[in-house]
Amino acid sequence: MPPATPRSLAPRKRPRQARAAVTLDAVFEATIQVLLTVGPHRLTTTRVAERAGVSVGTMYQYFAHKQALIYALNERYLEVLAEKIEIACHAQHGMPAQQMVEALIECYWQAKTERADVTRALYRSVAELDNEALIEAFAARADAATTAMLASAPDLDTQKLESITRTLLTVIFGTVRNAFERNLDEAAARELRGHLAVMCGALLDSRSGPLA
Amino acid sequence: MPPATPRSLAPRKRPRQARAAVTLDAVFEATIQVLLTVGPHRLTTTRVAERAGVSVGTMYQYFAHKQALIYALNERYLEVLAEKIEIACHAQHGMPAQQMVEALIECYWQAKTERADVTRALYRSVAELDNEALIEAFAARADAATTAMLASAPDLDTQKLESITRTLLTVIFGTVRNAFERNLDEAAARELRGHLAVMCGALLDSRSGPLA
DNA sequence: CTAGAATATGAAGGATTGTTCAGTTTGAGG
DNA sequence: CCTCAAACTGAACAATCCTTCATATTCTAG
Repeated sequence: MPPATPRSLAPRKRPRQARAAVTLDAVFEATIQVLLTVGPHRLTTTRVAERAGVSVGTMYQYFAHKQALIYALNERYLEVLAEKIEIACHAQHGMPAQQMVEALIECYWQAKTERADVTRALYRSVAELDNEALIEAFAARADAATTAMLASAPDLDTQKLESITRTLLTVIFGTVRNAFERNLDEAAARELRGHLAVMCGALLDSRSGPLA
Repeated sequence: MPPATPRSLAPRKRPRQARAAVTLDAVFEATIQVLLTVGPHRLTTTRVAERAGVSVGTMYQYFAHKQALIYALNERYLEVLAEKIEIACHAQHGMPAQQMVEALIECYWQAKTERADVTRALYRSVAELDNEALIEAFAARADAATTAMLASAPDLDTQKLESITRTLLTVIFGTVRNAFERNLDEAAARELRGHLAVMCGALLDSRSGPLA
C-alpha cells in the first residue's frame, strides 16, 4: 500500500515545540473560518494567516503550498470522523442488525451536524484538490469497521457481507451529504433519518425474507 | 417566485444569429474539456477560449464573469437532467410503485453514467459557485414529477407522499453521487443499483406492512 | 548562561489571470 | 449593393495572490 498522502501534499515538518502545535491549530481553525466567510475560491494564504494571527511565512514552514494546507485540513477531519465511526461500530458488536445500522446512521449524522457550517465548508473545499487517496483511505476504514460489526450480528447471515456493507455506506454517506445540500429543517431531517433506518433495515432483511 | 438565476449570474445577451449559437456551444463544451483536463481551480477564461477556438472577448459578451459561465453550464446540464426525469416519471403513470422507483433509479443513473467524466467534472465545478438557487429549482422539479408519479400508483396510499418523495430523491441522488466519488466497477455498480431498488421499495411498503 | 535548533516574520518578487475596449469582421434586411 | 447591428478580436491593464528568503525571535538542552 502506497503512503496515504502523496509526496507533494505531505506536510513539510511536524511541530516539535508546544507553540508550534498551537500555531497549527490556529491555522486550521482559521482556514475553516475563511472557508466559511469568503468561500473556497477566495481563500488566500494571506487571509488565513491574518485570521490565525500568524505570518504567511510561518504557514509555509509547515505546508509546501495552499493545496497542502487544505489537504491536511480534510485529512485531519476525516481522521476524527473515521475514529468516531470505528468507536460506534465497535460499541455495537453482538447487537441486533437493525440497531447497528441505526447507530451507524446516528453516528454519521451527528458527526456531520455538530458543526454543520464546517461540514458544508469542507465539502466544498475538497473540490479544489485531488482527494482520491483521502476518500479511499477513509472508505477503507469505514468499510472494515462496518463489516466487522455486521459480522458479529446474531441475526444476519455472513454471506455477501462486503457487498451489503458497501451499499450501506454509500447510501448513508451519500444521503447525508445530499441532505446538507438541500436545506432541510429539523422535522424533515428527522423524518429522513427514520426513513433511512427503515430502508437500511430492509436491505439486511432482504436475504432472510424470501429464503424462509 | 424570484427569477431562478440571480442578476449577477445571468447571461449578458442571448445569441441572435446562428454562428453565435455555435460559438456558445463550443464555449460550453470547451469549459467541460478544460474542467476535465486541468481541473476546476486552473480553469482559466483564456484557456477555455483557446480550447473553444474563440477569443476571450467573445466569451465576455455572453457572460459577465467566469462564475456566470460555470453557472450557465450547470444550469444547462440540470435543465436537461430535469427534463429526463420528468419524462421518465410521466411514462410510469399508473404503474406499480416498485416499478416506478426502479425506473427512477435507472433514469438517474443512466443520465449520470452516460458521460461519467463530465458528471464528475460538473460535480466539482459547482463548489466554486453559489448554487442554492440552481439546486433548489432542480429539486423542486424532480419533487413535483416524482410526487405526481407516485400519486398515480394503484398500490400506494397517498398519505405522507411528499415526505416519502423527499426521502426517495435525497437517497437516490445522494447515493449516485457518492458512488461516483468511489470508483465502483461495473459489477459493484450493478449490485448497488439492485440494493437501492430493494431499499426504496421497502420504504414504499413500510406503511402497508404493519397496517395489514 | 549559552549555543544551536526551532519557530516566526513580512516585504518583495514573479507569475497568473480576470476583464475591458477600441477596432475589425461578418451577417441580415431592405 | 448598402447599411446597421450583431459578433468577434486580442493586446493591454489592473489586481490579486502564491511563494521565498534573509532576518529576528524564542525555546531547549547541556
